[in-house]
Amino acid sequence: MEKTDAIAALAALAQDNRLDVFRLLVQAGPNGMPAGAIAEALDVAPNTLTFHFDRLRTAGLVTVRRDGRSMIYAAQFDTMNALLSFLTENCCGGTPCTPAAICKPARKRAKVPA
Amino acid sequence: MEKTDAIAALAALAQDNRLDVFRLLVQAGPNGMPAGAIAEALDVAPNTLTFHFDRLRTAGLVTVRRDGRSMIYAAQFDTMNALLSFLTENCCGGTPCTPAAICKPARKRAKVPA
DNA sequence: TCCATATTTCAACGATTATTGAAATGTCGA
DNA sequence: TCGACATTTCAATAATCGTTGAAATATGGA
Repeated sequence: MEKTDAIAALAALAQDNRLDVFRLLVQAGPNGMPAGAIAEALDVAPNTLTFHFDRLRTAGLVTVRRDGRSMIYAAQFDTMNALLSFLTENCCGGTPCTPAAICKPARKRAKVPA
Repeated sequence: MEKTDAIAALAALAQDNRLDVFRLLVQAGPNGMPAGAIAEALDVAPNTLTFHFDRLRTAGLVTVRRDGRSMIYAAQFDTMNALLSFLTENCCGGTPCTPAAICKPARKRAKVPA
């Protein structure tokens, strides 16, 4: 992950509503949640939420797909893991001191088994 | 770590100059570096740097001490590790799936051995 | 086709951010 | 005490951010 991407991801997470959205989506797992359900769960106006989804999406932290009238947002675990790797990259004097991939959805077995 | 603190830390790192400063300080290790040396290394105006140090310090990511005319800034590894823990906290459906502490200074042996 | 639902787009606003130049503060050595 | 050095403080500025209300778009069902 490039520094620019890391900054985008950090900035995307560095905001109350967006951090809530992302955490909710991480808990929701790969299937994601419709925008409306997120708006209701977090009590945020739908148009405000669209603004934040855009930021998260630009940062590569979430994806969208349409399902009927709903837009389903889902966390992008790969990007989150890339961010975590980036952040630990210059610890321990350059020697990697942590297992690489970290963040996986609950149950459901991730595509790439450890 | 509280959500508020996590947001402060994320926001502190989500900026070009500050991310550079922090990475530099991580590499410098617990002894830190004088403000002037950082300004020179990164080619940033000293007063601009003071502004960013403040943000990093408020977020608990760096500490300062005076040494003669110099101010020595040093990375606060504990906060960084707390942030990393916070970020992985709701992965894997709540089950911790990563070793807790992650970021340690190079050589020099950290205070708390694994 | 028409209406209701789900979400996005747009313009506007006040608040916060990052940077700059000039001036102030604190520390050291002569 | 004086002057040089290291850093901070302060005020000003342009740019970006987060939220809002109103209007637009897209989809599905009657």
